[in-house]
Amino acid sequence: MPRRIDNNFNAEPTIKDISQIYDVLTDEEKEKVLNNHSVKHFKKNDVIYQEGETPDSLLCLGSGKVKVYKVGFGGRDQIVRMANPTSFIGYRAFFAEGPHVASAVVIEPCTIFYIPKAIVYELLERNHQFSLNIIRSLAQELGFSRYRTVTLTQKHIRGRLAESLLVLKDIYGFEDDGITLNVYLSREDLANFSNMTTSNAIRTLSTFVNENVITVDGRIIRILDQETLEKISKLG
Amino acid sequence: MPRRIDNNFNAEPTIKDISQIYDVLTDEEKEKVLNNHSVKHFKKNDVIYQEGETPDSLLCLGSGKVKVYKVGFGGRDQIVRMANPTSFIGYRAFFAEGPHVASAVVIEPCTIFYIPKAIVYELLERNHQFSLNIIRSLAQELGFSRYRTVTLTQKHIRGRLAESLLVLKDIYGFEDDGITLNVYLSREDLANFSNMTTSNAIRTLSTFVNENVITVDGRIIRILDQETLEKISKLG
DNA sequence: GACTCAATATGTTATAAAACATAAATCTAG
DNA sequence: CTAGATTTATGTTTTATAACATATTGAGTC
Repeated sequence: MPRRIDNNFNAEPTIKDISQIYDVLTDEEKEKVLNNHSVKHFKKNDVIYQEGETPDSLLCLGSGKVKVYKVGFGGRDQIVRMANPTSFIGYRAFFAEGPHVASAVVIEPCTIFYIPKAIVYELLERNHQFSLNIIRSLAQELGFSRYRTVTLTQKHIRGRLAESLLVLKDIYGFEDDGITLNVYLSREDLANFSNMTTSNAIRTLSTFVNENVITVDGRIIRILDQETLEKISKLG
Repeated sequence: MPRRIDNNFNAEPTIKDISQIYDVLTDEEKEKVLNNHSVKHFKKNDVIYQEGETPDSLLCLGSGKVKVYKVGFGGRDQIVRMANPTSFIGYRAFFAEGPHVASAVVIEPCTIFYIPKAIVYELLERNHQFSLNIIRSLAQELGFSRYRTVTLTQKHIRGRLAESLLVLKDIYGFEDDGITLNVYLSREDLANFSNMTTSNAIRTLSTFVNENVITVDGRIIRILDQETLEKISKLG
């Protein structure tokens, strides 16, 4: 079967799928964005941007999964965000007009749209609905970040890992079976997302399995008992 | 001496001092804001807003100092922000159009300006420079929040406290003598800002004094050796 | 000026989680 | 298919920090 058709089958995204942009633009603005953006494809483990670089485009994740992490002090990384389609990537630095303070690496093959700075600022100037979308996104993410600060500093290991699994569920959802987490992270990534050592992520995951809260098959995690998981998350 | 004059001496702020707003508005917009805002005064320990409440105005801190904190799981609070004039207060929830996820309490007597939601959204619609200011503020605060998440989870007690003192210095600066921190927190607040128990804040502060890095006189903290403090902060 | 209550100080004990140490399993490349 | 590297697994030791226990000081009140 020719490759082209295969791609269409997989619903290769276009920038029109980025609803945060496309839903609020006028026809003229849509045309402008359409003619002035570029598309890049990334494969697993590719670096999308690195701490210190200064962005000159707004990036939109059309498809795939991305982890955003900060390098810590004892060499341990902290994953500060798991991004899903169709959201902006690295937009915090872009709008703060400063360098990235975290790095973005591909978890699952990505299609990313690049909109040049000049175009974005033109949109901000002309279309206040677009500005409002950006403001709302940033405000919500700041709320999430502060919430996470408290859980990552105050909850115990079990609570932190349980919460992380639930957060991943909220972001990426389940497979069709309704129990399999639709994201496949290494134990190390899971640890870096939950502020713990890899050993402790492995160990704690095992205890969850023994308690029949989840099943683990390599990187495939199934949530058997979401209620208990939520209880563990709440108790700290 | 009549009270009025005293007040003028203390440079009672007006909404014109909020540069993030006033610098970018047209004369007409300034007039509108001037005629449609209210002013409230708060004294020490007053609650400005609480977790769960939904804001219907944008709050600007004209003068005073405010702590913003989230109630943690083991009863321990986490201070997520120390606000200084002339910045917005509780604007994250306002722009996320949801409830506050933290509470704001007065550290030093405050003058706060309230701008009704309708007026703010009118400004957002008409004045894209104002929108840009909001976007930049949120983006910068998100960067700070993520940075703090990593330090609060990964640095050791000494590093966390050292960093907190330096952050307080950056926010509030020094007194005229160039070494006295221009903010006077209880040991408990200092602990809640640095993710540690009050006991450990007291203890660690004492060791800093013994090491001639700072002096402590009640709540008055003087930084004697900023370089060493930065070193302690960096090492974790 | 004695009396309360809250804040500060400091020593001791308990514990959660990191660090360390292997080992088994899985993946990758030649 | 084998060798090496990476990831996963699990047991043991160490340590940072919370929890606990009292003092001590200071600030406000009657």
